[in-house]
Order: sequence, then structure tokens, then C-alpha cells
Amino acid sequence: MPELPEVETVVRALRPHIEGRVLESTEAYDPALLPGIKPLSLPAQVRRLARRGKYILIELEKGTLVVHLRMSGRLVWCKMGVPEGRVRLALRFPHGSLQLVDRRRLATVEFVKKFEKPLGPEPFGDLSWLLYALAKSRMPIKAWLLDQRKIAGIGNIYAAEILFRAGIDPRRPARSLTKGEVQRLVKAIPEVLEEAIAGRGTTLPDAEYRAPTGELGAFQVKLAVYGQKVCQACGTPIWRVKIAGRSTYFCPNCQR
DNA sequence: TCATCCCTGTGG
DNA sequence: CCACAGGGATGA
Repeated sequence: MPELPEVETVVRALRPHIEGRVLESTEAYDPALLPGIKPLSLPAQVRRLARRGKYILIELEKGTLVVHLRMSGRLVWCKMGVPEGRVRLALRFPHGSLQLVDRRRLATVEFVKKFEKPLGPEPFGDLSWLLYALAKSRMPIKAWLLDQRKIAGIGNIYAAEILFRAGIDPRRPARSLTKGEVQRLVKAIPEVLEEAIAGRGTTLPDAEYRAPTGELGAFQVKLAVYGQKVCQACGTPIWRVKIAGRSTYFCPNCQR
């Protein structure tokens, strides 16, 4: 469920609660998470809370607790008591606990000495490298943007929004993009993601995304194509196709 | 590069 | 009953 903007929102909201504080104990309610947290030695101070792609990095003294929320995971900060929903893991601090709530049980947690994942660059800063990278791939551009090894953090919603902003048909092979189209993409990627972060992410009508203190996202009202019936720009009916097994929304008029 | 699987719940 | 849901790892 959460893509980069949602994960970034979670990290920013959580940071003042746990950075510098001492993690005292953990309690796994889902046995599937036990192997991942076994190597964790406690108590340990939280040095830093960070994000890389869609991963949440809780950097401790002797390693990093790596959390991925996948489709339905949420991190909830609780001063006391328990949150609603299926709690899979609790991280206990003296002043409260951080709980992983996850309806579909797809979220992952693991403690590692060093964070190492095959992730592409962050989708910010100078993205001119896209010109060379895209020229090498026959993948549909939408599938390419979703591939975390190529560029980190973009998911199904924002891939659709980015391609709409750039005016590019998601089915186009990556290497078929003209220089001008890649330039539009280079501009659209950080623009869309930064606007979504400013809106504190997207909370869809039936979805459970919210920040750790319960705050809902606000970017859903700005979605141009994802989940839409007609194009917000030209009124043309939005097309929905499958690319790389995922629902893909686009405007056949605005995106060529 | 693609289908399949993981897991659970909801809605048609 | 089946399709679908914002994630990614895996093996063909």
C-alpha cells in the first residue's frame, strides 16, 4: 500500500517519537516475524530513523531494523494500549510502543548489520541518468518505473500519476521514449513525489493508510488518473489495462 | 521479462 | 465462485 511518499510521511511523523530513545524490548504476535528479529540485542538506542526506497530503517547501535510495509502494513505509535487491527509486532520504548499492524500479513521486519538491498537510485536530484538507462530497456515504461532495482520508491499509484504528468503512454517501451519525453519524465518524477509528500500521502476511500499518529493523507484529491473514470484534464474516459500484472490507469488522449 | 506466489479481506 | 487490492521475491 504505501509508496515512497507514504513511507516518507511515516518516517517524518515517527522521528520525534523514537529517534534517540532506547528500544527496550520487542513482542512478536506473528511467529513469522521471529527469525527476522532474533539477532536483535536489546536494549539499544535508536541512532536515526531513515528511509531508502520504500524501506523504513530504524538504525540501532549494532545494526538496523529494516521494516517494509508491503501492501497493508502500518506503523502505529501508541503511548499506551493497543491500536485497532491485527498487531503483528510491538517495539517497546519507555514512553510508548511502536506497533506493526498488518491485515494481510505481508509486511516484513529484519535486523541486519548493514542495510543492503538491490535498489536503484532515489527518485530525486539530478535524474538525467534516466536518458541512458531507459535507452537500454524494452520493458513498458510503467513496468520500468515500478522496478525497484532501476529506480527506488515508485509504486502503482505514482507511476500512473507520473506518466500522466509527463504525457506518456504507460505501454510504450522504455527505449522508445524521445529525448524530450525523457526530459518530461525527469521533471515529473520528483514533482509528483514531492507534491504527494507535501500532501502527506494518498489515503484511498477503502484503504488503511495513515501516519503513525492517525493522520490521513490528502493527496488522493489530486490524483489525475489513478482510480479515475474520466480524465481530470480533458474529460476523456480513462483506460484501465494490465501492465506487469498491475492495474494501470491512463488517459489515451493526454498520454501518447 | 513474465507469471506465480505470498496472505487476507472485500465486493461483484 | 472469482477478481482485485498501494508490495516484492522467485524461478522459468
